[in-house]
Amino acid sequence: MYTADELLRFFPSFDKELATFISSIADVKTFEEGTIMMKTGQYFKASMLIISGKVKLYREGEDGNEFFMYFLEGGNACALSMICATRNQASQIMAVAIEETEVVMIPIRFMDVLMTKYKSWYYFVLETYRSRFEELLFVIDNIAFKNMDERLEFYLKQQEDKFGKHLNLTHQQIATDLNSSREVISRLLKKMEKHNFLVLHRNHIELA
Amino acid sequence: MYTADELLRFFPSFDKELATFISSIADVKTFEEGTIMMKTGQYFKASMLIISGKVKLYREGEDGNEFFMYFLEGGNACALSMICATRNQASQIMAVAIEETEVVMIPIRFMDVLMTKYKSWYYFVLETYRSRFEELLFVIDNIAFKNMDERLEFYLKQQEDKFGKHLNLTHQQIATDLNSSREVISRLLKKMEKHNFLVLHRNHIELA
DNA sequence: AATCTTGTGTGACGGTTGTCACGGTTAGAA
DNA sequence: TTCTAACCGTGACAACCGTCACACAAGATT
Repeated sequence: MYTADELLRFFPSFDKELATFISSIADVKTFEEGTIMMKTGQYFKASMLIISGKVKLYREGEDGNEFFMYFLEGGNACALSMICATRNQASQIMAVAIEETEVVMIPIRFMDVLMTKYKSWYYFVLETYRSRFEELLFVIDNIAFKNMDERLEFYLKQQEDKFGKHLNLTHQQIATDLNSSREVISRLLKKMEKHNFLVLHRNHIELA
Repeated sequence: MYTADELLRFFPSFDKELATFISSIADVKTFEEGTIMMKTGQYFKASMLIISGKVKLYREGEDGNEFFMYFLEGGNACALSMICATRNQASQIMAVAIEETEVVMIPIRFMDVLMTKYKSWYYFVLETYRSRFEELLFVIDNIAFKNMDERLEFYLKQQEDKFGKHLNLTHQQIATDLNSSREVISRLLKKMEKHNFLVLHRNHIELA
């Protein structure tokens, strides 16, 4: 487990006693690249704080579709795990580690103590919820008001923020994330290439 | 202002001292039917608890489109107002009173005291956020995975839950809520009428 | 080198939805 | 009553997107 000081570097909004407490009760768990960290319908046994790595959060449709919503990375926490854990509710989303990801696991039996005794925990939870909520609103903007080409553009920008200008993605992966089809994405990407927004390679997109 | 006991009837999860405190510091405000209670971009001056009436929450698109997300009614609170108020952030959604709506306004300067001193307030905030979050997920399901006819069906069910089988809605209002067009909604409604799911009248839909 | 697997490019087609045009109907105002 | 504004019905058409079919290319495997 990390020391209180190390935790504070990852989560600067924690106060000292909170970090010390968490350090004393939590475990660290590592998820390999590609692991499903949380399935839809699964129950939380712990609240998760992400130390390093990257996680993709999906909403699953009834017929096995997936729809990408947002990323989590170091310093973030899974909003749902913090509240659903307390109320013993099932997860409504799927989380996949897309890099090796290190996570601090706080067993749910400590949630109540954390909430009531540590003010900075409580603010952290609120802020986490607020920012995820905001991200969901942007997701809604995209699918409610925008066409595929604009959504694709937004998607590529998101990826660029996290990974830079060289994206190791296949057209099929993008199509899945946007709940579209490979052909549509291929066509739109080709159009964007013609407009010099990017260069296409096999398994790889180079943003201009 | 309401007495502590009255507040407790509307918000049974509050504990006695919390209700007493709120009763001593908050104001009641009434919004007429049709009033915009909160505009996108406006800053919160108070956190709002809804006593009675019904409120519709919209997301606004760049080009003036609206998109209906969910209802609030008596016993609910505006999730955004509770957290954005604390952090002095602008609202990201629009709220419209669709009936005369009575609201308890808690000035933001009390947010911190409420959070730290009253445990039941803090749980109430979390639960409010959690349930709004969940509703947003359902919204995403609808627009990401479903066609207009299924979305319309879901929309009518939502309305039925709040208003019963007689809905005073024009096709244009529905189209606006779903960010579609009047003609499309008219066609789909007509089809549903043929399948005996409902009966159409002017300004009024009768669900079977 | 031959084969296989996976990823990409592209035309054709159809379904859904948005838009335009226009006519009819209802309720209320003049 | 007559007029007007709002609401509703419907056909025609186009844009967007999902699907099918198939060809080709780049690596990996044998």
